Amino acid sequence: MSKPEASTPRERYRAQVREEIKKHAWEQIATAGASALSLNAIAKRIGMSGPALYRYFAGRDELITELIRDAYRSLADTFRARAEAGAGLDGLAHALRAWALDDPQRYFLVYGTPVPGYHAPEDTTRITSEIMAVLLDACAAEQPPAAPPSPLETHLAGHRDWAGQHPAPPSALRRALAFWTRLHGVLSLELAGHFTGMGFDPARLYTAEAEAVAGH
Amino acid sequence: MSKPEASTPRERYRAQVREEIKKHAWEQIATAGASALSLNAIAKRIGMSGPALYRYFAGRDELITELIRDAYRSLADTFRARAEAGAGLDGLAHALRAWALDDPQRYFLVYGTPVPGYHAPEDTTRITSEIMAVLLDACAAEQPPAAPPSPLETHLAGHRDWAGQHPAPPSALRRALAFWTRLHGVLSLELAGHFTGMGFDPARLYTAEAEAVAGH
DNA sequence: CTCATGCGTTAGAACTTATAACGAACACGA
DNA sequence: TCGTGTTCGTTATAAGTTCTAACGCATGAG
Repeated sequence: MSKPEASTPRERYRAQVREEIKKHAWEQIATAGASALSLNAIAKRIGMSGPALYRYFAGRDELITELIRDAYRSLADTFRARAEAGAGLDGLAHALRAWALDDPQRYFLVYGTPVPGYHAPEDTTRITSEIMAVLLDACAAEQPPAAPPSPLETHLAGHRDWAGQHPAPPSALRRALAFWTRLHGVLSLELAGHFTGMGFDPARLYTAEAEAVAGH
Repeated sequence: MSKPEASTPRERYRAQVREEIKKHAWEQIATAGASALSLNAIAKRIGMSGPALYRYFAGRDELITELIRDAYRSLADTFRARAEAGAGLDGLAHALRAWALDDPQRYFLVYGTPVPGYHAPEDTTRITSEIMAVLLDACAAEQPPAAPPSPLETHLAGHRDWAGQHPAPPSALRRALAFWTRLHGVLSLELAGHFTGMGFDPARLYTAEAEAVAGH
């Protein structure tokens, strides 16, 4: 799924088993959530008993961390692929929703409830800025007519660490953030089930937000 | 915290112990998250051993369900109190943020990652419509100038189960939903730590969204 | 062919939730 | 005031979990 470049047969076998472990982990997470992930259950399903998994992952936390990393990568890849296919902000918005609906628990692994003690590994922030770079590209490409900068935009102009070296103007920074927060707002509420029984169609609400944020 | 109306001394003692259990549960959740909540640890802290807690809660799930119920109630109460104090949409928006920041894990208990199998108890939906009623009141009171209805608004006009018997016009329904989704968008990302290290001030972003959604 | 490294096993410690069975304390009716 | 039945807290136990330790076997490198 990620590293087919194996030199020795030992490493090749090792990578293969790691992938099988992660495959079963994803199945388990999809049906029962990340909190119910059990190393023992995975081991039994694979056919080896209990502590053997510790040869491949230092523990439950490292396995989950690896899954989080893969989830980030997955989102970044679909995002970038979609952008390279010529998609604009609207296309990215619907790619985000499709990615989330494809596996809600994967979405929650990245954007759901954080464990207070847990600190995300360094490279996830790198992947995040990769995603933001794609988003900023799209925002800078579809510039709305110039307007006097809002107080928020002047604030963002002075605090643009997250944008890295990207040459996007403050208005694009603001649009990228609005894109992110407004779409996640609809998405997280929908996936958490807070719209069930309300009657309306969440997809329509999402589409409306996507259009609004893509600059009608 | 909820039912001081105890007739017999037995029931009074029982309610008291239940509250103490919940108190320790909240402390534990605040520091380690809901997934790390341990009945055993609570029992030891209270001074009684293990299985005694099962006299008061049928199990871990029932305790957490009770905490979720209390969290809903807490939000509905602060929301309604704030509205009765004369707050408009902007006031409600900042009440929501204050409530969330006051105890992030309580926020996540309600709006965070759902467990796939879990079904919320019936009365939480009643509390939700209570919150929505307050929100719809505020939206209907601060009506923006009339405009041609968007496709989403006509859809909402025909699917307004969640609004109950509230006489809010479609434009108010749309505003209430935008209020909800846009503010939760900023809030959930902020509380989950996705803005840390980005440089800007989440409070400013939230305020900007609140102003936008309250009708600038 | 030798031998160190890696892999999978079982055993066990320290946890967890949850049930069962027992004894004691308590409130209430006679 | 005196039974008496309900309730409470206890210990014991079962069935899970993560994770470490120690032991053999197989594999691949030299």
